[in-house]
Amino acid sequence: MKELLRTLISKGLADCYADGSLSSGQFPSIVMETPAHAEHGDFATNVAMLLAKAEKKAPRMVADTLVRHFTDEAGICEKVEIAGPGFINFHLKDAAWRKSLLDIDRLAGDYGKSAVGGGRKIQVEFVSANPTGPLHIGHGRGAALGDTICRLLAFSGWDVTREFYYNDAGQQIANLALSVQARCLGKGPEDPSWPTDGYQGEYIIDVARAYMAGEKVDADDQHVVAAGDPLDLEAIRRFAVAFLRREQDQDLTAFDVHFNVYSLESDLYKDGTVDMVVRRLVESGHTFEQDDALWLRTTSFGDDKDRVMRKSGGGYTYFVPDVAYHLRKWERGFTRVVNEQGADHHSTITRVRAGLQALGAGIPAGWPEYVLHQMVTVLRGGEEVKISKRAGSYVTLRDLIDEVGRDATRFFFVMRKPDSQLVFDIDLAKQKSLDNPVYYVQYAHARICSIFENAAEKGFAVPDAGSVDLDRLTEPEEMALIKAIAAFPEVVEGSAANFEPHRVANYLQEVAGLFHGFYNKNRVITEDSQLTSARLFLLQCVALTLKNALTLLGISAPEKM
RNA sequence: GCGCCUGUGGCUCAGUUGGAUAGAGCAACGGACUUCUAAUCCGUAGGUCAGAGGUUCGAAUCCUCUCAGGCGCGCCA
Repeated sequence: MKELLRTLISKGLADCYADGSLSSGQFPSIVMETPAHAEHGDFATNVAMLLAKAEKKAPRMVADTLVRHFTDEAGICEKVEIAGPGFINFHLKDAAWRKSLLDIDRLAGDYGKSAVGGGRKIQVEFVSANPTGPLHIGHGRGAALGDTICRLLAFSGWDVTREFYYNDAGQQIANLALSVQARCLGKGPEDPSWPTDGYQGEYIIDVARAYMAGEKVDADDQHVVAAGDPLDLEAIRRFAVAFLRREQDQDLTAFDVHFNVYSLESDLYKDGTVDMVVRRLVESGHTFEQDDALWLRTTSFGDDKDRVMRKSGGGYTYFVPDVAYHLRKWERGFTRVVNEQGADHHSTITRVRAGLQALGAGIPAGWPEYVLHQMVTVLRGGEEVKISKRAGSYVTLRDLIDEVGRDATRFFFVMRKPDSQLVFDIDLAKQKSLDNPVYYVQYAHARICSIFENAAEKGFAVPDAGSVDLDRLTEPEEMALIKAIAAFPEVVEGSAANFEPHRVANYLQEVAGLFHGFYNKNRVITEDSQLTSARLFLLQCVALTLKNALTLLGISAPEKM
């Protein structure tokens, strides 16, 4: 609808230039927006105001010329008027809006899908937690955001690869192996020989016990049988990594989050990618030696200080494999890559991009793209839960799913824009009350299903598109619902383009609210069978819009509650 | 000190990428169940959009500065 008006207006603009009534020859991109106030119509555009300066005419004059050259080919406009400083407001016929229900009904599960991605490849890397412990609440936010972004992109016609990258070889993993080994030998954190920076969490004991028992572990692409030898540190390392990866996978599966590809940092060393990248960086002339270390002149690419690549004691800093990994992503054909991470890792962005630029591989300066989410704080019983990873005292994703439920957890995580800090009030999320938006939205869907069931008992079925008389839908609540669900594709588009899942969450609350309002004022099942049919048809469209939107968030659309 | 993010009714947050009179929910107050789920709805009240400048037809939105909070600033990841 919006698109149609946009083409009609630009056609009219072309006509204005053709007959000389306008002369600047400019074609500004036409913004068609939904006005905040109903009296301003269904859609409005500001082109006249944008053209006014170039035309050296008053905006309202330009608008007048445009309106006179506007032809409503599809016959959808009730009236077109000029208002305010020079807006052109379009009031659409109710009949035109009603007809949009036919498209919604026809598309059903595909309603809201688009082809903007054109089947092009895009990769989304998210979670990417190191296998040193269970996933915590911050990973949960990343998982919910990343997964929803993937769903949005896939729905928008992108060929999405979901990727998880983890460090299975660095210093942190060495500490992990030492911690597990200490537990194998029956030591605790209070023991004088407990490793410095060791992981103290209880879960380490579980890993040690499984290792000593010779258990077998399957996780992503790893299959490891415990050697059971407490002196074999390398065997312990491999087992611990696989064990904790499996734990994470189980949590992610419970959260309905799945990946296509797992990438290991160790592979980048094994297959020579890291060495190759270092060699190419040295050849690029952007490196220098100082204090026995090798540095990359990242300040040439916008960093505030240069960064060490190879430490004086040997070994690379973490950002070197990061650059290597991203070079591989580029070579794998991903001209678009999105990395979803916690904002505490913000500083890596400049470094990774600087490294890629220094390689001179023809990678655009703004590649890859990033979605950073701010910190999550947890409230339980009105008190903030302090987290300490080393001491093992923190709220895990698993705790949340078990306690709050998957649907509510996912909704809470994507409800706010990634840029804002999130206070996760566990008590609130658990409540089955008005405070809890998840139930509000799901209840709307369940309520509609309940109406269908009731209608069936009374002999009313949802009619098919051919036999319904949509002109019976005339109530303001009905029109408001129709307009709201007709906007769904635009919401998906904006949400996907900006990597902002919260837009879908807000939209759901809006549609649910309109439905509840309609429900309380109007009866669906009445003596008037034509009206009943029309309303059932409308509600079917509302229900499937709710369901499609909920599915994008990875949340169920229950038929009963 | 430097970089990034945030600052919108008492609380939690939206705000269609610069549009018209800034919107929801919670909390407060007053109403609506012999009716398809009251896990709902309707109404009332509540605002110097942190502050000051600037950009223009027009700013919560863009620029500069100030203030407040969070995160980061390692030859850790």
